[in-house]
Amino acid sequence: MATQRSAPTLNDVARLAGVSTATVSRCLNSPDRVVESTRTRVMSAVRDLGYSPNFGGRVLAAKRTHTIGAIIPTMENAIFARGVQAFQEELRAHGYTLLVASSSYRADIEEEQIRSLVARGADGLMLIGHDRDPSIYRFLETQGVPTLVTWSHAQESGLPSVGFDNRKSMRALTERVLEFGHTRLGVISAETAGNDRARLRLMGIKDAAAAAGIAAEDLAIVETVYEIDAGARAFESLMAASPRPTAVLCGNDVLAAGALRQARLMGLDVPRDVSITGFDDIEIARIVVPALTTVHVPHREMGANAARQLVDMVENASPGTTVELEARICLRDSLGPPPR
Amino acid sequence: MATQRSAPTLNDVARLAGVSTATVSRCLNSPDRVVESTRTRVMSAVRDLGYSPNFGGRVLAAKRTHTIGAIIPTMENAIFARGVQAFQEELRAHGYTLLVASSSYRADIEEEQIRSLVARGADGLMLIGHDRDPSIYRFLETQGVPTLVTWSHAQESGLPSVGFDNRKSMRALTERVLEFGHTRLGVISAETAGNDRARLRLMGIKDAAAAAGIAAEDLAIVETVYEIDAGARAFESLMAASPRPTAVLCGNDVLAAGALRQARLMGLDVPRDVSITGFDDIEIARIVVPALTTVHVPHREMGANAARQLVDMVENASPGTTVELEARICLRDSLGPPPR
DNA sequence: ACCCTTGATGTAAGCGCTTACATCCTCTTC
DNA sequence: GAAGAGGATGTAAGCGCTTACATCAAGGGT
Repeated sequence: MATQRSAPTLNDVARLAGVSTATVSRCLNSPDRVVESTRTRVMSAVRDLGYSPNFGGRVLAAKRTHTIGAIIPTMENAIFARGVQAFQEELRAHGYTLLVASSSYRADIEEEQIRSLVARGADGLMLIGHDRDPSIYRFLETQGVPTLVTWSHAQESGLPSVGFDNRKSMRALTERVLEFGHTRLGVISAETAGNDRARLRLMGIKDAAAAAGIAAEDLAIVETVYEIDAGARAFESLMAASPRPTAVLCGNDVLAAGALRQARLMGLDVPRDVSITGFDDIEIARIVVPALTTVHVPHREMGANAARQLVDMVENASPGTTVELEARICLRDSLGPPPR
Repeated sequence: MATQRSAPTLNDVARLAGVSTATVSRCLNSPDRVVESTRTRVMSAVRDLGYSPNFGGRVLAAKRTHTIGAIIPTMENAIFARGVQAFQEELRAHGYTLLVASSSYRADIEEEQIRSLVARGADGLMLIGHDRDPSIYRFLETQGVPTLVTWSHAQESGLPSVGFDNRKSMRALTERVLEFGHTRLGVISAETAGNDRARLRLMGIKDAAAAAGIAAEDLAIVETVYEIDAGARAFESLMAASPRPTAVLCGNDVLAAGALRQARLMGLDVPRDVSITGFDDIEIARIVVPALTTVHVPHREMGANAARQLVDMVENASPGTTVELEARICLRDSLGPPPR
């Protein structure tokens, strides 16, 4: 056990500066309530000691942490990255720190993370999507932690949200695909259990298919995890059917990238032999060849807006408002007419 | 100001269960020191109240947060994602929670984040690279916060690190490029100020170039930010020279992806007209066309190893050991012989 | 000159929790 | 059946900080 000189406390600073702890505290929190001469003395004591306030003590006394927690399903790919980055930047501008945790798309881990973040004194929470056990919402309510949902839009939900309409957007994209004349569709969806975005997107596809009179057997659906290789495998299995789908709609860009890679591997030309679409419009969508037709999600706007919302909820005990942002279709080279 | 029923405390639970606060605390922290009948009574009180311990109080009293902080330069692209994910998973297995903050590659923000994480009671810290103001290291020392560096390997540094030799790896890659017969090289480097990884990689290139007798004017270097578009612009400017470089070495895969895209836009075939290489081997490297020759960084191994190290440092006051991992060259299609 | 205002600083009471120590009870054991 | 051991629980002292309130000094107005 190493002797670990324990960190200096408010008291140490006060002693060194020859003032009371209250004065030191004031110097740190509302400098203008302390006369200049004292302040400089205190501040130099702070520097000399390398003092940094103890979070526990501070939180305990002040009941505010100036910390916002966010739990995202994954950090492994860029789906949430841009939005979270914008979220953090905006929070920072308001004097808040963001703590990010990731749940690996698992409800149990997410719950654990929520409890952890709350226990850690997060002043507010940002969550992705609406799907979770009601007991969690009760818990958040009991704890009085303002919570905001993003990446999904739902008027009816108990929690305010800043998001877009996954179902409508996917339906719109599907309609564009159908306009090209496709009649046999393949779908690579993320796992829909506990993932409202995936479920809603899938519903959007079905909406459009139904409206266009596509028969059930002409709509092949594969559910898989959100990974490139999984997208590739799913694409392969879809293309094993006979007759093949002429267009494959993917639940997001990552899956689409996998599908695209697999298509090339199978010697299929996109979009001549088969069309492929994505969702999210992350960087990857413009890097793959051919560039991906996808749905553009306003990541940065969503993140920044969510941050402002949440800060307002925290500081003014506002209930928060639900905001719907527009996700627009992005036509690129991976979508074309079906082969004849 | 809404009336916010404040969260239940240990005291409330104790009262409801008809025991002392000490017993409740014991139920939560070392259940076996409490007899079963009491425990069930307490636990049901906990549930009824929706009690969750106050972090501040707990930390203040116990001096341990079971929290590790990590500060990464960016979340926007996948460079650090896989490593951080592995880091988090391993920490979780040891009962620790990871808090991630990102610094946008800015030293001042990083410092702020370090202070914030420390103030927040992080039991340990994971930082990327060695480059930072000595005052920060002094601060960490004063605070007694075990800190580990990753993504970079340096024996001499004060802090233990789990990483790989950026310079050696980049030199090795450059040598492979030179073996193909290239004599005019372009380099797209990240900004080297405050970024030892970028600087070391650049040195590796220069090492190899010098050893091969490449003249200074045959080594064109552009420094830019780590973004796809920046990579594209840098590539364009490199190719404006006459004579053109026949191979462009990029500081990482993101820049290389931008370069690749720009090459296609300019009607250049890779690798026939120009070779392009990256660094990091993130997912994108296998998705772009042609697949990128790059340096494979053992992201997951690095993350997991770092987590184990850090937990050991925290729990056993161990000084930590510096571990060098192997980063190996990954030859793919984007590298070929120079055009004749 | 005196009283009052005003602003700077000090005093001390918690915030919610953990934990060393004290206390109490229930079995053993002889 | 009394003494003692040992386990369950209670008591209370902080942990480091903020903040309401008390105190004090210095001007300003009369």
